[in-house]
Amino acid sequence: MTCQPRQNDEHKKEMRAVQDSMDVLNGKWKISIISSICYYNKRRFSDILNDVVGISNKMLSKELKELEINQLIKRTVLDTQPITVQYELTDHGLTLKTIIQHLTDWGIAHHEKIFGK
Amino acid sequence: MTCQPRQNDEHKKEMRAVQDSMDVLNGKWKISIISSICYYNKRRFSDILNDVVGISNKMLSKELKELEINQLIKRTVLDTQPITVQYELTDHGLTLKTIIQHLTDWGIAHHEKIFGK
DNA sequence: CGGGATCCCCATTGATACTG
DNA sequence: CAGTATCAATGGGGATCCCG
Repeated sequence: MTCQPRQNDEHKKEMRAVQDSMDVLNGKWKISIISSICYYNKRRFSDILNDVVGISNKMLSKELKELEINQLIKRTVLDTQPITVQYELTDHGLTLKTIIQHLTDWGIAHHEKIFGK
Repeated sequence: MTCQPRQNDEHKKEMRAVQDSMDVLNGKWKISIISSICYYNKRRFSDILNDVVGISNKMLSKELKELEINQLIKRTVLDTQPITVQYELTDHGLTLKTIIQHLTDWGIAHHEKIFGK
């Protein structure tokens, strides 16, 4: 183990931080799921299943679980008949809103850039 | 800070846009690769290979090709002995800088949130 | 309704070796 | 140095069924 140049340390830290974010948001569904919940404030399992086109219930279940572990969403079981489950963003999850907004804007710009308008 | 419902079409467009972004940035390596190139301005293949811990040359080659197709990076073959190849961000690629900065900051905040400081 | 369990396919990725 | 080629393994994720 040799000593790395000091200026590189900063960059390595940044790379690790970005990596941490991407690990949390990994998978092609998570951002869409968050976007869905955020848009409607509170959203039920089957509603999200409809919002996120193409996702299977197994995937949704798995992704929601991971998001909950990372404290981005809160899961609430409602005592209805039959039971429904409500998902909403935590305060921490809401801090992703800026990023999602940027990603939305960039996605539009990128699409125009690649495919023309 | 609220996510108020407007019209569903609006939301579907946003979801598609976010999805477009994530498709371009998918894989666990792309953001790190971009971050590396961005940090050093210009970067050679083997340098990136060292920056991005754990990536194989096959993966790096593939990811770089995809980034180039999406016009995020520019590839330049230098007439050295032996040849070296330089990668740099395009203007379009540079527009990702804001997002990467946000992801970096959020990653740090998230890490503190989950694991404490 | 919300989600767990199982089966199974094929795309992604790693390791290794090779080339211009 | 900057990739390509090939083989092999793994696991992501879809389809389906099931259960409280």
